[in-house]
Amino acid sequence: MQRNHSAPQPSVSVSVKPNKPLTRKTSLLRYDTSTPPSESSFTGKTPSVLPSSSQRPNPERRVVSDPTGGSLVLKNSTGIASMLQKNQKRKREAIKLVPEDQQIFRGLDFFYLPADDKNPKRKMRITKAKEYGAKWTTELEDDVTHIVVDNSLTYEHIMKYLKETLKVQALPKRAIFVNEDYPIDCIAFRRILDAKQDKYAVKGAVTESEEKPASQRSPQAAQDEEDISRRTPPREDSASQARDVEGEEETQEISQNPSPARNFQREMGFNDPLAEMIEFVQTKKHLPLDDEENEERPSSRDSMQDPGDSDDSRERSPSPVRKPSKKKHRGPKGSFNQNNFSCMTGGTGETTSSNPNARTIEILQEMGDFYEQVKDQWRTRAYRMAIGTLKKTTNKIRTAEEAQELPKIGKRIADKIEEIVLTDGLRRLEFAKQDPTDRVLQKFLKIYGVGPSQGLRWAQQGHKTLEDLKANVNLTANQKIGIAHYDDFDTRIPREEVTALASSGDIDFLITKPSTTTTTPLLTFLDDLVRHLTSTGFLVAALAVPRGDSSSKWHGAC
DNA sequence: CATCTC
DNA sequence: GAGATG
Repeated sequence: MQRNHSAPQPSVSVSVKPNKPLTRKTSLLRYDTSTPPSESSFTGKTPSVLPSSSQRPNPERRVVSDPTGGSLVLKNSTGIASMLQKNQKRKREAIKLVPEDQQIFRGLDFFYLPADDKNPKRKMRITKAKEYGAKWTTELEDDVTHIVVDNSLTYEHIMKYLKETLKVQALPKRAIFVNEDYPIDCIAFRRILDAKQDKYAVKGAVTESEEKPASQRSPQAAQDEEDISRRTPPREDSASQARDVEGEEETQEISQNPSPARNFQREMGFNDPLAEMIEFVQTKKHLPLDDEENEERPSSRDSMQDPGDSDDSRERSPSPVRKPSKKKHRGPKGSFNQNNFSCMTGGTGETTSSNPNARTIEILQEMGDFYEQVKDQWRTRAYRMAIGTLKKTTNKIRTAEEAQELPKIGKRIADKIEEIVLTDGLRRLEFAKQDPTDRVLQKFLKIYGVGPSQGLRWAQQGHKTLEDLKANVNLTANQKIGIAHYDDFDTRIPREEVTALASSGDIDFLITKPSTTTTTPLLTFLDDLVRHLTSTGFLVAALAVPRGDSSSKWHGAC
């Protein structure tokens, strides 16, 4: 019972990586409405597109919007409120829905801000979203899943408007703020993306550290925040950036991911620590639980700079200069870190698991492996080289443009990199995995005695099943046995002894005997043993008996 | 941009 | 697939 090609080497496959008992917090997003909203007024500037309640404290007073109204009406602040109050009586136009399997937004409820479709551009976006199955809601009801905010609006304006004009006291439970790019990107990739990515954050959301000092937070919340933020590159923000430049210490004052909902909650005057903590964790739950504590936390401007953010007044540090290494705060887990072992990293010595592009590399690697399997040496090489430069890159590559600047990375792979960052996957790879030829190849490769070369040849010849092979192909003796015992070999043998490592595809015996200087007696013993086991019916197939009838190695199956 | 080498 | 080439 030997299956060389599938037998893992325990010494290399063993993972000493201790699973960090990081428990994923609940994903429930709660807004505590038990605390009355604070009466504190806003001092921020009022956007032209949103009504200022200080100027118009009474929405009801406003005239009904003219259905044919143009931009003037909108700018005069009748747009949102009136649409909300009038519940949009206009007839819904027939939407040409995309094929059902492409309706990625089905079940989702989009609330747009401003909440009308008078802006042609927004109307187009709304229409598109509806084509992909979204429901467009003009009231901030509980079904709303996404609040899609025009990029021209800033967070401050939105909050002010929601609170003072609409008297909103709590957001829909499931709702999350996204900017107008989010639905577009989702459609582009035909899948729901992570709405909490920074590039979809509503502009102007303030950072956590600016909201209130850590000392005012509940200890638990602060603790959790600190813990999580260690592996959470903070989003860049003008204020926090300025502080970053002068103040070296960043451990306690990490600018946090903007959390519109959180800010909303705060600005509404809710300060319940538990809800706060839950909400905060909610903003982080999309982050991988992979233990990356050895990762040198990139400086904010390093990794989180958003090129798409065309914010006018704030300028960003152009050069991602890494701060000189400083002492890192270690969690309660202590200083042990498996990444400190050189054996945990590849042989090139050029990279570590702390590489911010690790996930990207991982997927590109799969692509490379795929092309290697289908014997596309040039693409294989191209991916290898691209991975090579990516491994040398210390800052996280997020966009295609960014990636294509790098050597050995052209447009094609650059686009793939962006897709990986955005979707945490690659459609091309998924397709490749489903590719009939590849699936057949995978099947054939599991046959004992069949390697990549033969397997690919058969697959390309159009053979699909093992039956095809038995009927149409000249099989070696081993291959016949391999097919005959296909399921046996394919079934892994779980053994408690090795459970911690993996499962084993085979079991190896090393037979020896004290006081032997020659292999001769052992060989005869092995021969006898095999002969006996075979006659007993325990061993059913001999697969490799290299040297005559008495060999030091014997491969077979039981 | 098609083609070719790597 | 990247990169050079005409």
